[in-house]
Amino acid sequence: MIGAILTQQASWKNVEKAINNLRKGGYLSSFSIYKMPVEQLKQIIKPVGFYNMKAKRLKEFTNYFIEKYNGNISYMKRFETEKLREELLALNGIGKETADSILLYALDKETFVVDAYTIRMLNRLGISDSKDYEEIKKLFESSLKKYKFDGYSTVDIFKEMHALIVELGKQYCKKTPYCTDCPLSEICEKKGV
DNA sequence: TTCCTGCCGT
DNA sequence: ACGGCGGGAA
Repeated sequence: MIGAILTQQASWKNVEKAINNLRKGGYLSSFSIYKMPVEQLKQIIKPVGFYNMKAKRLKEFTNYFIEKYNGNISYMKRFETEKLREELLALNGIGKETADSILLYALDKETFVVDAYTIRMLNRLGISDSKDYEEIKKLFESSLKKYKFDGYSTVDIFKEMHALIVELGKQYCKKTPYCTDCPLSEICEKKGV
């Protein structure tokens, strides 16, 4: 959940640095962040960039998580996905992608995460030129839920699919596309871009 | 210089 | 729709 907020428009490498800084000081828990002065938090998470905003966002999130759910993930998991999603979206600094990331990866909720990579991939593949978050989210959810893989839940499949799209976006379907050896080149309209 | 799993305020 | 936020790595 902390990582989901820190990684907004930032590389995961830098998020790891920030998380290691937290761990070093023994601060890698919602309650520690909840108690910590915001100025100290800013210095600790500096490597992620946008640290003034993100320190505030972490405080806002931990306030919510501690006060409403006692900082207890198991307890928070018991509530309905839609209710939790609306609560998260109401927090300052948590938009759709971050909310869905927390729901899917931290709370194991059946909700698909859409990001810039996903939209770009669909556009390049020629599957959809939409930029509407909810529309693309539903496209993946309805499509993926039709499939059953032995030993894998729909939640597992949502997690894996999103992770694979991220890797594709980082290695091949980059801002300036690198199509050499792209695993999707056979089904992509923009071959050899 | 560019880019990094966005989001908010205007 | 657009500017601002930002240090770190390539």
